[in-house]
Amino acid sequence: MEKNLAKTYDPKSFEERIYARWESKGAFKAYRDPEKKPYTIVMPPPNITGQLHMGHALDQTLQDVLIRWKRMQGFSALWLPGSDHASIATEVKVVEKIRDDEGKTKEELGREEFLKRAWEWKRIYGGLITQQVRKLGNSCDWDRERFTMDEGCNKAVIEFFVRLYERGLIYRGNRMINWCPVCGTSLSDAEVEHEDKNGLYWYFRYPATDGGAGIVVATSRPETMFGDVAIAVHPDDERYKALIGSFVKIPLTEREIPVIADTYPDREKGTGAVKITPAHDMNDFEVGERHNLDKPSCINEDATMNGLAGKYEGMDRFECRKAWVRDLAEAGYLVKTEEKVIPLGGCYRCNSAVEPMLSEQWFVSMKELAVPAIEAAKSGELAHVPDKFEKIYLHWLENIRDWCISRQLWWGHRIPAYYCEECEEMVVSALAPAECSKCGGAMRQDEDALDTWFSSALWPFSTLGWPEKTEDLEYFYPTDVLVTGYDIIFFWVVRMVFSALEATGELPFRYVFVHGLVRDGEGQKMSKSAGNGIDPLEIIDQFGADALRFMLTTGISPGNDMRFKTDRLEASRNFANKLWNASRFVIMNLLDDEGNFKEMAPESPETLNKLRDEDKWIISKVNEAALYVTSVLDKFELALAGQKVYEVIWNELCDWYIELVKGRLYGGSEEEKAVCRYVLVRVLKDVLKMLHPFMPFITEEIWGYLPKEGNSEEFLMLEPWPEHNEALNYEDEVKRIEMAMEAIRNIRNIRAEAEAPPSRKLRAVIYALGDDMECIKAGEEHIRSLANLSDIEFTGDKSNVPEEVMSAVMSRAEVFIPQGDLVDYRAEYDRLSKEKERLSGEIERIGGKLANAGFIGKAPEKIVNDEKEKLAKYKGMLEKVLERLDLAEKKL
RNA sequence: GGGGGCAUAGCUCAGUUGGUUAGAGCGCUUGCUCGACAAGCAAGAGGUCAUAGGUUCGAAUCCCAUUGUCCCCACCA
Repeated sequence: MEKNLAKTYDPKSFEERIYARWESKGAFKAYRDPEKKPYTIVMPPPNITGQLHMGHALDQTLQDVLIRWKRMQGFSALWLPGSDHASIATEVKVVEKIRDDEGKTKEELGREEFLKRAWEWKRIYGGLITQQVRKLGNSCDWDRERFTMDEGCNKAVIEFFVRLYERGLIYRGNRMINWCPVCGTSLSDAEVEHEDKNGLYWYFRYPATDGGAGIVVATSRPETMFGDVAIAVHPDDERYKALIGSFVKIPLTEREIPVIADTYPDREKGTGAVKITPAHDMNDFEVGERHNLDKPSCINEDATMNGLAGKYEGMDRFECRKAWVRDLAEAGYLVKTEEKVIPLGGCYRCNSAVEPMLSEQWFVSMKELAVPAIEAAKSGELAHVPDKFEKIYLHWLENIRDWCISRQLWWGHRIPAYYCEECEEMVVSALAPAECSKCGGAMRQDEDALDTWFSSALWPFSTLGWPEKTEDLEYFYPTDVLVTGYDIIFFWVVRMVFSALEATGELPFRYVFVHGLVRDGEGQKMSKSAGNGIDPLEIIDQFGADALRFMLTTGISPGNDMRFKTDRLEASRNFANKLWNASRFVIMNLLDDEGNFKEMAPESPETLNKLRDEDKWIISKVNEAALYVTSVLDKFELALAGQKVYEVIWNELCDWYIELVKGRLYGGSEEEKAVCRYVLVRVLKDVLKMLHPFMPFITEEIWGYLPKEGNSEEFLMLEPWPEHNEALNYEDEVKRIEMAMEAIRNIRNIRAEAEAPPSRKLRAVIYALGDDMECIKAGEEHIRSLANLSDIEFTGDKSNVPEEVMSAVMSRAEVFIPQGDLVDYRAEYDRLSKEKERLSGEIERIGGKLANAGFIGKAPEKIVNDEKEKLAKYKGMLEKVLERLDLAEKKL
């Protein structure tokens, strides 16, 4: 193996190798270590039908940053991965496959054979996504990988169902549900997506049975008229008062229905009279209940019309609508039509129009379960980050309705209810009863499966062994944080919370860390149908997983959507490249010709004594960063943390420290070099650790090339997180280096302005007094080399400054470049004028503040003193600027 | 119908309990093959923080209103 890094940063050359090593050496494994505190995250399980998309990449990277950070902090960090069986999506795929391969329907195949095919499908394709997950660098404990339909999860689901049933919180009933005719199953309310669409109101006359004019009613769904059982009007509506109690006929049929009074109709809407179809409309159902009306259905489960529709029987609902409207219009019952925006419900899986239907289904009674879940958020025991999402969570729970959990599907957890073939007996039980306890008849299990989200809701504890009291459950549960997108708070977060409180008596997690959506470059939602999705695997191939991860976790604030922009990806890749090269520089200076490490000063008080200002400066900066990064990570401010590490590495380590240290490294004594090596390695190691959660691959790869101390772990990912140390804040040294930096910047500025080529060595005169002189003089060597000067003359006497000079005013000194041929008084004058403007403005602003009695009286003392100091500083600078300006003006 | 978010440089976005000369990346201008790096180095230009009020000694930050924009929820007369 080469002893130093390759010349160019090429993530493809090491990312897969490093992941394989981590995994094979068990670096991701979490142990129940009694000496450590647990830190647990369960991964939101991706669907086995899914392809890895940017949403996963974002969601999982956030989790991996947290897990890697906590692991380094010394927690026993468990990130539990898995996948979801995705009832509807998988069943649809398997049905299609059987149709294509064998030309059969699932019914022809039968339940048992179908499930065999489904498991086979899962075996072949279900692992794809977990392979893709590895490419992101995720440090999850694959030995604990779970599947929502594995044996343990199934046991948990059945157990939970039975418990809820026994508590009276699960019931079976004939109620209004959302029906997707294409998927052929019921849906929960959360699975229906509402969308406003352009549609029509048709106004039809329902003639009175006594030959009167009858009543005109508006509807957007004429095909449901066959299921009408009444016309409702508001009891106070003067227009219809007289008609209440009379009968009208459904046009073109012989069915007579009453006109009833109910407060439900809105007098402003339509004609103020509403047709009541209890089997196909939620509100109508309730009206029907209040008035004890029949609830006839006129639409079948496959969305065709049934016998009630007479000659339209067998027609599709939308075809029927067309024919029926045409016939009514021809017969003169159509009064008018009106264009209208109509909110339509669509299936969240297949997007087809959902039909509200009356159906026999299983429900979870929500009111009681919601109470503790609401309480947990209100008391602060459950915290949303950012907290604005708590409102969404609460609003949903406070308006919750019963949850329809049965699905007319085979792929899923089969409902543990058994019906006697002989009598009416029904039993809910974890174990299949051998026979009916009442009549001894044979028992038949309910045909339906449970909503996928019913099993997802148990994920934080079913995966740890519940309902058994396993050691894992004992140690790792409750989990610490749940990371997810705001789009599935309703589907998942809410349900996990009330399920966990009910099943385990504890919250499933302390924090809900919510992130936004990854949108495309134009801000559009990425979707398969729009074809604007960006494949994370392609991005990784092109830029490396580290660049993708860094891009996804920085430059955004929690909970907000982000646009996927290639330029930010490139910037992240460039940053990785920068770190790569800086590391190459460090390693290059550590190695001798044979590729062995040269002597390095040891970690000792003697070494500490040999540190120069710049060494202490960079150590202070890194130390300061450790404090900041840790504190913002504690607040889930990942972007701020990543940004800070970026700045330390690029703007402080690379831009300054490496440049400042080159003199000693190339021309210093062996002892000095050994000290430099010590500082470089120490600082590099610390920044690698801090960057590691964000960019695990490159940091681990570089780590492998660095010299290890005796007790070091094999992997960077298992090293301890850098601790802030108050003793490492070297204030005086920092001041001296920063003053040198200010001088260097000013001289470079003059150089650029005077158009002196960078290669030309200049002379400089620096004027300062007292402590300021001491301070700036300490940086002489740095100023000379980084500003490319031939020599510097320090003076405390302005009369020593030559007349033909370019000048710059610093806060505590002045620098002069006395090369006559470079002097451009016009430029000098313009720049100084600008500087004068700026300083005068500041002085005026601060002066105003300090003249304000309110400010002096009420602002904190520190703020007032800071302002006073600033004022003095600016005044001193302005004085010098005016002096130079005066000179420049005379020369013009 | 109800609720929420957002509005800061040409673009994409940070700005953590109110107090710095309001920042970054990209883009733009100018100059650089000096022994880590052109995926780079150096120096710059560019913002009345949507608008109008209010609170405060002090507002990009807190409150109210307006405008624009995006989203969520809601039983399709």
